[in-house]
Amino acid sequence: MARSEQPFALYDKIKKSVVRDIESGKLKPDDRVPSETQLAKMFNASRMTANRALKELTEEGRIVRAQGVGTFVARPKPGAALLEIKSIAKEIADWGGMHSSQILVLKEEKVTEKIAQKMNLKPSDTIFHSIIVHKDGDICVQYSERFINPKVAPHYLEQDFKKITPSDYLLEVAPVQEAEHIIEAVNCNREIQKYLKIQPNEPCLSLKRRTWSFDMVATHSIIISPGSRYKLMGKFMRG
Amino acid sequence: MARSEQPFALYDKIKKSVVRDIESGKLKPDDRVPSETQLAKMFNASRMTANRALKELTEEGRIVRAQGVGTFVARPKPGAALLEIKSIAKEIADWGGMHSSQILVLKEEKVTEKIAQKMNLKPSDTIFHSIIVHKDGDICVQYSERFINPKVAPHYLEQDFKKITPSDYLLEVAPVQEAEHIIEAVNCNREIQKYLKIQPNEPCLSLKRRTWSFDMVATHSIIISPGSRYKLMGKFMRG
DNA sequence: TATCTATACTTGTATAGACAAGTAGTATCG
DNA sequence: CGATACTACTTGTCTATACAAGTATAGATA
Repeated sequence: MARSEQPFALYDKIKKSVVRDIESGKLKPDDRVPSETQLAKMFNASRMTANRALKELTEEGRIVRAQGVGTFVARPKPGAALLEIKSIAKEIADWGGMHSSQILVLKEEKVTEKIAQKMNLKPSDTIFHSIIVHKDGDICVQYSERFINPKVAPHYLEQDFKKITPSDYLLEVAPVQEAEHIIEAVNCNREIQKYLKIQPNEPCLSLKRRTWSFDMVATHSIIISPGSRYKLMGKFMRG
Repeated sequence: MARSEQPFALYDKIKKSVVRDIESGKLKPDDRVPSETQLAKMFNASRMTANRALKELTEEGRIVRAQGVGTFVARPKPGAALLEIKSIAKEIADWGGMHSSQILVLKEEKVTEKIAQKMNLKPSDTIFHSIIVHKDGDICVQYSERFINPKVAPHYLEQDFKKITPSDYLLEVAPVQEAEHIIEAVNCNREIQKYLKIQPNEPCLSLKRRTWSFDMVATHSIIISPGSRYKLMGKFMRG
């Protein structure tokens, strides 16, 4: 039987065939993909080879598999890359926390109407509000503002944020179940300009997050200073 | 021999053992990891099982493998999130390509000194230069400028970019081996303002990429229009 | 009718063996 | 001494088989 003739791998042919069927519309979201056994027959391959193909497609997020049930075309994700923003967001947040920081606001207050709407609260409710400016030496790196539903983290205001970063603390007490991220370039208002010590019209990177934890919402807005030292950059190697 | 007793999988035990050795410092970056055959013996497993463990660790970026040579501990990456920017970059690039586009520049030209330095070329060399503005209906979504070493993709200028996106074409002819990404907020120059039909001082998201392919460099600069429809946003679910 | 059971499917894990293909070092030959 | 061939080792792919474990359905049973 066909052994390793290798230009190119059989498992890759199976993968590409399935992807082709998905992209051509022949297989639509939630449609059943041929089983390992069927694919193996179709391509004159062993089940292990079909298994490898489907396993990799699962990792790539194109299909979904359930033991005992079958393999199905994955529903298109709301921006595949967005999953990955999550960890970038965490990295940005953590990076701010690693340096010295100055706490500007750390108190409980009445919600404004705007905030109430965004966070699904009544106007009579109160929220925790924190503003922290993270510095790297004399340079202000980021401006970080949070609004947190007290029910999510009742002891948020009592924490010592020199010992634990806010994001680590919140992750600990309230697992994030759902999140929304917006990355954009902004001109920030005069107050933030003052805190970050930047000129008007200096464009800043803004990362806004809304996270859900058991139907309770928390918002986090990070404004990152311009300047070369704060660019998000790096290298990577591949095969 | 041990069959599927399954709490928990053997391949996972091998993975965790290797990770433990890396994290404890027993195995340092560039150190040799036991071969598949050795691991198989150590864990009373078959070579295929050890192979699966090492293959997954490769995908997770913890080890590096070379056919005929061996398996080695990967050097710590400069910012784990940066790997992930890669795919965001691709998503942004692809997303532009899905809509109608207007090609402004598509030609071979002499390199400027600045470019020559960045791309490791001599001032007498020529490069391919392309500027494409991607539109979504009447609205300009992104301004995409590339400088490509002709040796990387000799037929770049002859492509029909209505049939294949530039990034897909380049990926096909030249595998990216190394890349550098910079995401930042910028004010763009008057020319780009004109093409994107935006006001001065409207902050834009800039994504700059330098990619290496067999020591040859290509650069790609993407300027993303401001405006709510072009924000990078989304939701995700987690177990 | 409601519930259990057999069975026929699925995916998940694992094995033992095979050949292909790349690399590094050693031995040999001119 | 230098080029070549050989060998021992590595990873990459593939097969054929096996059993475990989850699910759905049809048929038998209470």
